[in-house]
Amino acid sequence: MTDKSDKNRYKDTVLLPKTDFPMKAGLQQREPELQKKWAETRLYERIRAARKGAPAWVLHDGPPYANGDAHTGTGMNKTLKDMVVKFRTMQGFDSPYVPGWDCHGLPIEHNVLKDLGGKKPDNMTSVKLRELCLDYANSYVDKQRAQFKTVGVLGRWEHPYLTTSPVYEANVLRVFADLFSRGFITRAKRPVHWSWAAQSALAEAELEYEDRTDPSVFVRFPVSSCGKDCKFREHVEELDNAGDIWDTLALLIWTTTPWTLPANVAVAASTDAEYVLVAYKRATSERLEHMVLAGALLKTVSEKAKLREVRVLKTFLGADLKGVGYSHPFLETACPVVFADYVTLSDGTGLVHTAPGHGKEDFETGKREKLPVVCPIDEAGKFFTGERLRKELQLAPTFEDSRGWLAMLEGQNVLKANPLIVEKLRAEGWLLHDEPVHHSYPHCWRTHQPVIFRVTEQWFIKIDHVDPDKAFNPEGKTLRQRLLDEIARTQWFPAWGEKRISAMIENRPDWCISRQRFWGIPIPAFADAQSGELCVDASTLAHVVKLVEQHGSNVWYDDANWPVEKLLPDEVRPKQFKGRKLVKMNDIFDVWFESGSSHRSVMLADPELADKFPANMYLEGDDQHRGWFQVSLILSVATQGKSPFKQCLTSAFVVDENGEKGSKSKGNIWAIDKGCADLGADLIRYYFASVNTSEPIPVTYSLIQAAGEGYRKLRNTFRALVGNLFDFDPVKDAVAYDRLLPLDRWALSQTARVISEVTAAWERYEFHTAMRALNEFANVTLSSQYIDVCKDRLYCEAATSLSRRSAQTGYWVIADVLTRLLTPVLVHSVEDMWQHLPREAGGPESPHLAAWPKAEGRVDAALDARFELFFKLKAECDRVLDRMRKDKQIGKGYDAMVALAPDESMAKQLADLGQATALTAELAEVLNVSGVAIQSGGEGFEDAATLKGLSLRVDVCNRPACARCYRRTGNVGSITRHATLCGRCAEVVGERA
RNA sequence: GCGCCGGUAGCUCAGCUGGUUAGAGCACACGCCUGAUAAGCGUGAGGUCGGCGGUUCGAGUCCGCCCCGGCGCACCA
Repeated sequence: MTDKSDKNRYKDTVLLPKTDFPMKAGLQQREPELQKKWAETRLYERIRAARKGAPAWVLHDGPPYANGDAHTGTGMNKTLKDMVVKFRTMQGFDSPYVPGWDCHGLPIEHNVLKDLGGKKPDNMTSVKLRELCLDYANSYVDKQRAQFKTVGVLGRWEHPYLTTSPVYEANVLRVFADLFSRGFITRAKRPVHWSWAAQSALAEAELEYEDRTDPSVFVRFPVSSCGKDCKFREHVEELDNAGDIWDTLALLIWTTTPWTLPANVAVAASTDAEYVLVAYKRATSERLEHMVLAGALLKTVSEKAKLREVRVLKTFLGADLKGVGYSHPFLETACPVVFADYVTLSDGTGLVHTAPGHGKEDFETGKREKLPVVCPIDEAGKFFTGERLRKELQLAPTFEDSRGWLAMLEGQNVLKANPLIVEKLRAEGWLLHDEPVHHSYPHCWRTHQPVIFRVTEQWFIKIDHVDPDKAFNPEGKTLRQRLLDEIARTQWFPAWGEKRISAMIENRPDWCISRQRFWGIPIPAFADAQSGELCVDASTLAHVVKLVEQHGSNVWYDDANWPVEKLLPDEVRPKQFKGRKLVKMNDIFDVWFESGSSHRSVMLADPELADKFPANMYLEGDDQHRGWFQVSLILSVATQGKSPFKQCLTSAFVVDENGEKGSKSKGNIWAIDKGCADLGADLIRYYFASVNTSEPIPVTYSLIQAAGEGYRKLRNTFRALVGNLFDFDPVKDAVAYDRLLPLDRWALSQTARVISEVTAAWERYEFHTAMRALNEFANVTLSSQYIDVCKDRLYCEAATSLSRRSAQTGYWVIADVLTRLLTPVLVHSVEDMWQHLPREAGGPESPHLAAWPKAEGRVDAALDARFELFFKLKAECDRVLDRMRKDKQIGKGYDAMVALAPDESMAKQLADLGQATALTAELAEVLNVSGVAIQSGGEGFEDAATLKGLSLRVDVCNRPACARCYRRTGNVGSITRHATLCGRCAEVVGERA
């Protein structure tokens, strides 16, 4: 009988792996099928039911904006949330996931208006416009919902929260009412960031700094008066040609916003800085002129303006300028020099153009110095016209626009006015120098147009207000301090988030919560039609809240059905307003106020969540430190007395392969459902779980495809495990832990270590650390070590032998653990893995209903050390074997045998690990060779490279190979019936062949 | 300008409180197996650990300065 025919003869007696679990996942096809099944079998609801009564763990969803596609960034965010929820669910918590959408706001209104030709048609009612906006928002809710589902995110998709629902709106108003009654709300005239393009005030979080180029101008403001006791007067009078000096004397100011010059009402100087009175000639003129500026800046200015014959006539302190007045260079109004501590000598001239209508600091200075507030700019960023402009500029009645300044400015957009003003200043000789300056400047986050500062009357939340309610605020702290206290009590992941948001809270100004748009929740305030007096109190607010809860916020805009008299009948009005004609005020809430109220509208109002406030976690991109986290914190601490979340997890932004932020216009961002269709949701999820999300995350098809290697390795490792369980029924065949072979117990010990490591990483939300551990486990511990060594036992030992059942028990436990540890990430693949896993009857039908594995005290340090040594030996042996393979001496490991020569210490170490015969047999198995002998060394031995006290020799094994197991054990043919088999195989085969 | 984070093999990253010859995966090269097979196993090459200086018996690890990248704050007039 030839070897070949023997091979055929015994082939069927070898227990080769067998499984239907496909090597190729076919995710693109399989995932939609599974999602359909989840929906049909109501998997989410079943999970909820299974956890009913368990301790709650709530991740409260931050609402994405209902506009555009769900792209990689939002997709990643939802994936991370889903992973956390599934992890907590498997840990046994009741972890509902209620998704929501942010449906109001400018971007939606903007897009709707765009379709209407850029602005609301005159014949269209506000109600109609709002209807269009609602339709628009709802259509994107539907679209994004479908997109998020393709990523495999489970949740209460059929009942999400929407910021447009009447209940949500009413609770936003309740937050406002609470703030109002606690004294946090004020309506005041202050300078705010104003987007003229969006025609609305903007909050800090709605600004983006972008680079732009502006004109930097140095302008002469002619000195026109000087008080009697003015020191500066004395300085000038001491000079010879005082008369000439007065005639040509100016204060030199600097600005990069020439359009604010018409609103100039003062020049601010520093009291302590040194100023100089200078004589000079301009580059192109022989006329001698005089000016005042900070001494430290004279050199720079002279050089820039190319001044000639510059002479310092006098040096004095800024304080000496007290009492100096100037005439506005083109409005001819009389203005003073004032002092401010923010005047620095780093740029400009040390004399600061001050326009309280257009700057925060200027406004404060103006308030202190009782300066007029001039703001001649309308909502659209254009100069007022006609009488309104003259009035706002507070011009003298006698002022005649003979030089044409007003005519030039009227109706002009501020940015377009810049060059006009510069040119006219130049033409009239006021301009000493100009040059373009590149700087970053705040822009409107939606329109990307530069914003301006504009004084308007707005609603604010006072961040430094002290809530007098002792129950809430026993120590009488400011809201700002209470926010900082709550931040310190919250767990931040990564930890630096705490510093970041603390710094923001420490520095932030009061929050301007009013916007002048249509698409939002109205600020429910009334005013007397005649006097403008505000009509708001607890009673009016409560009344409107009720109406909004019943009918939605459209009641505010539906003048036909809800005239003021009906909206606010006399019985709910404060006494002094009964019977008076009132008007509804037109402001709406900043959308951040809405989303920031979700703790109230959702966590405290949704029947499923109401008893679970505060949420365990908020999880968003790290830009939300200044966005949702901050506004949620402010509103919750002010009205509930505590933070709405216990943990706050952030991820960095999605970028492309060049590290650039994703944006639709760049085309480096794609809809998440398309990615899932092309690549597979599990692969995308695997990628998100594998990267460090605390640093910018590159997301491209090629990177995700490259991550497929890791995914496939996990999949194939699992496949190898279950392939060997085709005849294994855990109920009947599982071997008790104590009877398992050492290698199998070692594998379980390693598994227990991985469970601990992975669990710890998940508890820190370091998903990539967990995935790394799992990959290494699959690649090294399982694939290269455990599975490789177990092959002979599983394929060749008798089917029901202890040694084979022992290995199968190990495989079964590990396959089960692997599936569970991967469940939060590979939500689809694990369903198929679960189906191929032998399971006890009556257990969970889906891994999503299963429990997170526990390490269960199976770590065995002695076994770990034993096999660590064995595998080191294997590495030594492999090195030699490889050399012999390259020399064509051997092929497989069974063609060789190994002789080990330990020194005294190593010999003792080995002796401790087992009796010689058993030990060498075990080593032969681990090393995958035909035999191992322990000798005293001699010719042909070489020292091990990484093990001290050991030398080894590998020899070609010439003994015949067993036709069935390929091993050259030396007892082939010992049983006549099976002349080509080794003793073990002959016994196993017995009468069967 | 201030602050935070990062700079380790071609790529993606591990390297805890300083301690033998700096690790893993991918990719690459070479080889084995053909009984995990559009798989599996092995071996190998590849690193002045951003630069300079310091502390120390010893520094990828601690300190200082500098360079590069990212982010945040502020850039005001």
